[in-house]
Amino acid sequence: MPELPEVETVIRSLSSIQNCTIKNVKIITEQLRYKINLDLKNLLLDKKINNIERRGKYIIIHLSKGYLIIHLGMTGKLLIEDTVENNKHTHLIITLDNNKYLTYNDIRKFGFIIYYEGDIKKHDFFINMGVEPLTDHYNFNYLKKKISNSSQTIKQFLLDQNNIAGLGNIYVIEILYNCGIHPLTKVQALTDQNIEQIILETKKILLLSIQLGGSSISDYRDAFNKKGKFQDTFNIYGKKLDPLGNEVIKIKQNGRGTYYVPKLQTLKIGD
DNA sequence: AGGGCTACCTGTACGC
DNA sequence: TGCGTACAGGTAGCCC
Repeated sequence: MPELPEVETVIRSLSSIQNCTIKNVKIITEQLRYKINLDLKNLLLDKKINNIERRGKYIIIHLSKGYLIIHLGMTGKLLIEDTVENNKHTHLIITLDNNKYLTYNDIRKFGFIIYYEGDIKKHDFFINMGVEPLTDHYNFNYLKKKISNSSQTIKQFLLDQNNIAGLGNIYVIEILYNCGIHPLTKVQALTDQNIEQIILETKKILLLSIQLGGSSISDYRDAFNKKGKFQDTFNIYGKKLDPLGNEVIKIKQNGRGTYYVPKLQTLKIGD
C-alpha cells in the first residue's frame, strides 16, 4: 500500500518525536514479515531518536546508537498516540519520554520493524536500491543505462525497486497514463522522448501526492491517523472511465492489477 | 541468471 | 443472511 508519497508523509508527521527517548517497549505480535527480535526492548531502552528519514518505501529511524528500519508493507501504520487503546492489529508499542506512544499497527502483517547497528547504506535492503525519483540522480542518462540492461516491460521496470526507489502499483499506473504509454511496452521500445516524459510525470505526480498527504485507499494514514487526499485525483486507478470519458481497461500483469486506457496508451508493433 | 508465480495475512466486496 | 471466492497498495523466495 504505502508508496513513496505515503511513506514521505509518515516520516514528516513523525518529526515531533525527534529527540525523544525510548522509555519502554512492548511486543504484542512477534511474527510480522520478519520476526521481531525478542531482545528489542533491551536494544531500544534509553536510546534517543535522532533524525527520521525515508529511503524508497523504508522508514529509517536513527537512534543514538543503531537504527530502526521499518517497512509498512500493505497495511502498516506508525502512529503517535496519547493513549494505547486495545486494538487487535497493534503489534508493537514504544513508550516515549514525552508521554506519547509510538505504535505499529498492521492488519495484514506484511510490514516489519528491525533493529540494525551496521552501516545502513550497506544493508541488504539498500545496497542495490535504485535512485530516489525526486532527486537529480533520476535523470535521462540514468534511466537510459538501466533500460539498456533490461528486458522488462515498462510497468515491471518502474515497479522494480532496484531501478527506481519508492514507486508502487498505483503511481506507476498513473504515470504511464499521463505519458500515454501502454504498460506492456517493452522498455527497449521506448523513445528518448518517452523516457524524458516518464521522468517528468514521475516527479510531477509524486510531488503533487506528497503535497496532498499521499493516497488513502483504505488503510493508509499518517502518524496522526490522518487520511491523504491524492486518491481524489486518480485519473484511472480503480476507475471505469478516465477524466475524458475514455474506457479504462483492467488487466492482470505479473499478478498485479493494471489499469490503462487503450485509446490513449497504444502498444507499438514489435513490443 | 532472470522471469514468473506464489506465499505471507486479514478484510472486504461481490455473486449466487 | 450467508457462504464461497477473488482481490487488495509490497516483497521475497521458490521453481523452472
